[in-house]
Amino acid sequence: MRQREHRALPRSFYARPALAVAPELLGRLLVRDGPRGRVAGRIVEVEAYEGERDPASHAYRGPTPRNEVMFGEPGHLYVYFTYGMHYCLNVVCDVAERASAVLVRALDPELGIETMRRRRGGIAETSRLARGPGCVAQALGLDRRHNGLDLTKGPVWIARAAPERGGRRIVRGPRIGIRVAVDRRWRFLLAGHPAVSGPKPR
DNA sequence: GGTAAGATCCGCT
DNA sequence: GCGGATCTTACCT
Repeated sequence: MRQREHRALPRSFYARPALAVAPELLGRLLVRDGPRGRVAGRIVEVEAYEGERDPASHAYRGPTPRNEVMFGEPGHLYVYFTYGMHYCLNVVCDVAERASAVLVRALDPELGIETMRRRRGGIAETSRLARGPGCVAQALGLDRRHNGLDLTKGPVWIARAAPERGGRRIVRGPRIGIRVAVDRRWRFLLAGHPAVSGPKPR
């Protein structure tokens, strides 16, 4: 990896509404340096959650021990456990009171692919290694221990280098797996990308 | 102290 | 398309 890709996005990038940050994350490299070396993937699918004014957000009913990271400084990682089995990764955005965040739903694996494959139980297809939010956390080897981590300092960060989207368009659709605010089309993805999970809006 | 639902995934039908 | 796995969280009494 070239030197400029090592640099993390600055906090100012995150200090805006999640709805503005979300599409700009597409095509950027999410990197983790861990015990099994460096792994990284291009972000190809995200969802915006607009905090206390968004009924689908964990922050909707105010601060709790679980969601307190969302009410903190932007540019931190919010990791939560769900369905008794899975972890999901979010990037905290906007000013602290707003408690908004972007859920990372899918990556196109780029570095450390064999490490991701091991963590994912040996799945052959690379495009399935980090397809879906639970799979993203598993492929990167992240869990509750990484909750609250500062993305401007590492060992997990998003590279500052310009997004690479392979000429694919950004499209949007309704968020997945929620039962309220389904009319808000706050899911963003790279059109036709094989690593995108769920339904594929055009 | 009890309970219901959950920003999911995978395998089976 | 459906259901099981598995357990935390939040909200209720």
